[in-house]
Amino acid sequence: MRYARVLVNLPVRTADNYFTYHVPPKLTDAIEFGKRVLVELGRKKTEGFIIDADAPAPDMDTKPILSLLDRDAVLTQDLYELACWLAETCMCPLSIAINTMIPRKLSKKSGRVVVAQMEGEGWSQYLAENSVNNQTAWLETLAERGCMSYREALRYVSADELAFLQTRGLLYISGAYLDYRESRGEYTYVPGDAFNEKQLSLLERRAPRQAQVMQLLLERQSLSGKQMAAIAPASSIKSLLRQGYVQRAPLGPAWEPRIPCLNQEQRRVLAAIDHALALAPEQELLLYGVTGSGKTEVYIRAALSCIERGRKVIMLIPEIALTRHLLELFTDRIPEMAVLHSKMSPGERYEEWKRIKNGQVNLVMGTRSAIFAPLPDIGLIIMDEEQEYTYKQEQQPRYHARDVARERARASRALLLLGSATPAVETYYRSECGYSTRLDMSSRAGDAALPRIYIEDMRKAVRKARSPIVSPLLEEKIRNILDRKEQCILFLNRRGFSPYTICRNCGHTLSCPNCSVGLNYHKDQNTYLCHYCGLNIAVPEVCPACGSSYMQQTGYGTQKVEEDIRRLFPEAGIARLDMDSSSNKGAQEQILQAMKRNEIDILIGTQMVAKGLDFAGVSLVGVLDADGMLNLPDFRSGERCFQLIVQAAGRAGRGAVPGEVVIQTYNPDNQLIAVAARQDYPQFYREEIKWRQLLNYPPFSHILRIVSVSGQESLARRLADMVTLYINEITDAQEDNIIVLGPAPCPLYRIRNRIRYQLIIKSENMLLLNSIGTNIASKEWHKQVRLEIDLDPLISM
DNA sequence: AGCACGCCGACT
DNA sequence: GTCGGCGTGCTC
Repeated sequence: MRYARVLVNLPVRTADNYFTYHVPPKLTDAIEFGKRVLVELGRKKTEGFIIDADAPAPDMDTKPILSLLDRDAVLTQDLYELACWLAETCMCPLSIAINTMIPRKLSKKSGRVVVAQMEGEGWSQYLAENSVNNQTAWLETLAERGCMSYREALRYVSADELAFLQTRGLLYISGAYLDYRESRGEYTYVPGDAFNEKQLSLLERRAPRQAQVMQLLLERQSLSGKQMAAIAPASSIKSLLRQGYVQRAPLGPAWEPRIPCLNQEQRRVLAAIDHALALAPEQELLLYGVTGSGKTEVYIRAALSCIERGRKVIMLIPEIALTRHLLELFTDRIPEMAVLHSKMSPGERYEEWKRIKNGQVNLVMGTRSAIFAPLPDIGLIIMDEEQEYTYKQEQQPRYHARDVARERARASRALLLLGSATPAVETYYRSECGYSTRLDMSSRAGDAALPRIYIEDMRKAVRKARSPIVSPLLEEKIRNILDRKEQCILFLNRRGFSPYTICRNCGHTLSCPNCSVGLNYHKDQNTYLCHYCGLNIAVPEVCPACGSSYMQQTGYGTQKVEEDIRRLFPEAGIARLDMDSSSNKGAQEQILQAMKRNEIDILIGTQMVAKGLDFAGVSLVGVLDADGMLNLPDFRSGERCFQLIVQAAGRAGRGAVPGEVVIQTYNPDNQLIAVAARQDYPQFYREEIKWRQLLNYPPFSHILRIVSVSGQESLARRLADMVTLYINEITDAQEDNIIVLGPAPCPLYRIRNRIRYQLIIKSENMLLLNSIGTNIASKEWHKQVRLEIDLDPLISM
């Protein structure tokens, strides 16, 4: 008898969930590492992964493997090992780690498939027993095709019959992983005869995503099936085909991408990357290049170089929203690439996943979870804008894609290339220590010069200003660019109209009843919104505390900026880009397209506009409230402020016109703002690393953060106390050299009516922190309290 | 997660 | 004497 070790999907964090089952004879050939099987555990049927297809016989009775759920393995050996690593470092159950790696379509039972299993005795016996009828005829077809969707099967046989046939072992039904069979993309798309400019504007209103596709198609005249699939959801393509707006054509003349020339710096850096790829891929490179220095071209060529050497590439990007141009550049130049991101439907995601797994893909581009792509033989992992906080997952497993990338690169002997204009302090520190090699690009590509920066002292400026938001200097600069028909971006990291509403009679502040934050007035909807729980309440007529009607809105967000700017510059084309103005993706893209076509003079926005936008016409950037980002209760707030200012300033002067940047602040003497204004990252780093060492913050220590969350205040607090006592029990603060801070209420004390207390443990010894965390995670505490355990958190709110 | 086993309080 | 509370621990 053969035995198999099976990893069972239990959400238990304690022991390992491996069990040994015996393999029934009819399955012996099919049992392989990484396939999923159905087994009985206790008296419940559960899904499990085969981890050892030929395990030693255990000294106890075994149950059989009931059936096989996949024809091909879902998990590969290296992904399994990565999952084990992830579960360990994130202190989470292995099942959660594995489920983040495989498409939801597989883990959930949607999209069921009927798979033929008609070999051997069972089949011949069945044929002997049954005369030829509907059922046998259908089974023959199934045997020929191998598999068929559950839905299609129901057209021929009933659900009961299917269930019966499954018990006879002639077929199995599951959310199975099957080999990829269709071949797509053997044709190109061209604009259809039925399409003209008039419909484009119509389409823009009705179906903005389709409009985007048409716009690009008109620009290019032809797009390959793969490019199309990368930029548009299948539903849009279908609809466009139906309307005759696009047509499929046999592989036509391919779009010839424009291949930029390299400057000397780019050539030098590429030579170094090439050298590493050829001779010593097992290392880490930090590509430190100022904004506009042409990192993208370096990524593309590095990727091509790796692919030429026969190995594959993962390219990580912070978010998909504003990176469409990056996507286009890559799809133009990289043969066989796949895209993975969170906005894709489970089905689209699964299709891409299958292509990747079957080795049909050379490069996977995607957001943080793309680091788990089932790509074999990875030779290069690129991480663009490696300092971005979107790389950190804030739910279990609380991983940072950079750490996973490092581990994956190590395991597959790949080169890790981190790129940034403002690297995370930890990353730059690694290069200073020699753990990674830094490649510098300090000049802008083309002839673009670095922008000229003005720091405006708002304490003085507001007295003379016509607006509390825009200083006279900024107003004058905006007038100038309007006269010269150039463009301008105004950046404020606060959406809504007004962030505080205070009663002038009693001093009461309007705050969210579920969260311990103020309510933001949103003028467009004329309501108050909570930015944490999404609560939406009508504008109260009187103060809820004292009944007075003197409620005053203070402070400003992007909406108020827009209003003020419209008042100051009524003749200008003005648009606002933030989560409210572009809740649907099409609207966002429309604004960006209008910006590209020079129809917008002044673009106002939050973070979104500070990152990654590249408009040649922008010659002025205004950072409206540089201080707003500075005083958050987090040791990284200075770093984040620096990064945002530099990024925002980097939007200016990307074309032929030299750029100007106005930074408005109430702290003009603040060193950080001065350094950010000079875009002097090395100086910022020198100052930052000094005090981090002094106060023993990362990278000189690690932080374990434990948050106790409960609907009941007393429970949350009590459990935080208990955890603290427990830590004191199992460690010796003196001897182990750890510092336990707290427990204390979180800076965000209440979110969605859950009370939060936190506990911070600092130590240089990451393994110790990990073992403390694992210990706490594996203990049963209280059913009504959730413990969030995060090693090296990015934010501690 | 389920579902057993198991050791203490209020009942026909 | 039993019926049932849900605490602890096991499931190949």
